[in-house]
Amino acid sequence: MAKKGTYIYEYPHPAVTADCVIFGYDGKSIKVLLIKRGAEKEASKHAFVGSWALPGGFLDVDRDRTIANTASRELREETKLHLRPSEFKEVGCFSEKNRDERERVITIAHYALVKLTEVEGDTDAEKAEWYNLGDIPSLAFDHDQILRAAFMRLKRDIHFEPVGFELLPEVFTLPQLQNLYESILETKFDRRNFANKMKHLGILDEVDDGTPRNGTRTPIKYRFNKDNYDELKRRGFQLEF
Amino acid sequence: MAKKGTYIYEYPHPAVTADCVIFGYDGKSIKVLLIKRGAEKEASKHAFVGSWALPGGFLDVDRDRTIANTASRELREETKLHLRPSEFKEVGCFSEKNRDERERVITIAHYALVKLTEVEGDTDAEKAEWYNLGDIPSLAFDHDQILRAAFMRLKRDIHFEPVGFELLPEVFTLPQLQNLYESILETKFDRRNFANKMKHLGILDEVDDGTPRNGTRTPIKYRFNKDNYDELKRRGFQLEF
DNA sequence: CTTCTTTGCGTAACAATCACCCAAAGATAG
DNA sequence: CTATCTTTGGGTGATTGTTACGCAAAGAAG
Repeated sequence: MAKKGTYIYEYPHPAVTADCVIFGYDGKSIKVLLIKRGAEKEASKHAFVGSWALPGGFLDVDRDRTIANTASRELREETKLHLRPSEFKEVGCFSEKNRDERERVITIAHYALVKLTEVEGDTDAEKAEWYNLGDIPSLAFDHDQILRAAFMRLKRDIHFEPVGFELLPEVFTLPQLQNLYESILETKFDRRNFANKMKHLGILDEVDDGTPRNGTRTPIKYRFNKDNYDELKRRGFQLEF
Repeated sequence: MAKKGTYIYEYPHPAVTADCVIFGYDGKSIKVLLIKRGAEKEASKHAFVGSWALPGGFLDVDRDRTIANTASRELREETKLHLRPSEFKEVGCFSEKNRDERERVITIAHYALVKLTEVEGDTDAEKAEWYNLGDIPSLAFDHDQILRAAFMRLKRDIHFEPVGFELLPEVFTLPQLQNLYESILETKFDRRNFANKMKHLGILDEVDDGTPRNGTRTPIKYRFNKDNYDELKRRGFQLEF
């Protein structure tokens, strides 16, 4: 953070923050990473001490090249989770005049997707915790509004990008993928139609990991074909459900 | 604008602006409203004096309830065009550290659609001018990048919302609507298929304005059915092309 | 050992999309 | 004035995609 001191402007300036909605998936339901506010040094200065909030913090005017860098840096500092700035997707600007009572603060909300299997234990359990999307506590500031907006955005984006890529482990099964889609879109699909649609996209590679598929009861394992996906994304595509 | 004076903060704050990409349609091609920088009082303080730029300006920390209000106010002040804050759609945040050499400035880009037929003469011709999208001069700051992003966003949004609503006059013909879609999506469609698709959506009402349609050469006139459109939007829909 | 569940594969009915033809009449050119 | 071109609307059949199912195999449960 830039040095504390005295900074003078001819006109009033707002403070600018980046907030992060980090989505994960545990095979059952969508989860969001939250932090407990106030345990840090400047607690007295912070509003909503003790309540849950989205990870995030102030733009470092001197150091952060873009606001996505702010998101990346603050997430790392607050939860020990490392995500590149390019892994964040912008949700939007929240700028209501009274959203922070201390001073005028506008925030740029971001979301990102992580594989829960790969970050387990990475996060600082003292301060950060994964919550089920259906079971979110009351959040600081307008963070529940931001969370809703981010999820809406994810729901839209899923039609244009294979989010399974980022939320599932490297190797996964079709039922897993379907469950993920159903969790995000909050609907149910027909097993067979879903499988057909996915296979038809051509971005799934069958994985033969040696385990003999004794019965059809054991689902086939797949991994994403990144090349085909990139090609598909370049041409533009729509998934309809 | 808030009074000029001395404003002190413990940490450096960025300046925050809202920029507006205003799209219009003249029956032939998509147009964008630009302003000539520097004719105003504080010209000496302004960078890019004399060059073209998107309308926009600084968030008034004391008066603007949201950043959309900034967009609305600045557009009015600079071009005399009145648009409600809710008529702006957010494109995104542009925050590169060196995008303004004078101080750290981040901007929230917005776009809006207007009926050219209804705003003709409304704009201040001294400072503002409509440019063909294919014929944009070099712009101040990163405004050409912002313009491209806004157009990309419009191109995406057209699949989910009938933009004709906002760009065409109240009463219009199918060829006009098709031409608009072709201008935005930069493709050509088959006349009959386009007509079928549009009619099938159920948001077009035939208008009988008395003029006898002597031949089929005279296109049928339509207006949008706002009720059906709202209903459609509520249920969610996709237009595929 | 019987029944239920889960998985994969397949298919017939329905709907949507695409690439065309046709007729009517204004516009244009001689 | 007439022949030709252009623009509009109303169609239609082939292809493609979507949807709602049935079926068999085999683990899981009782």
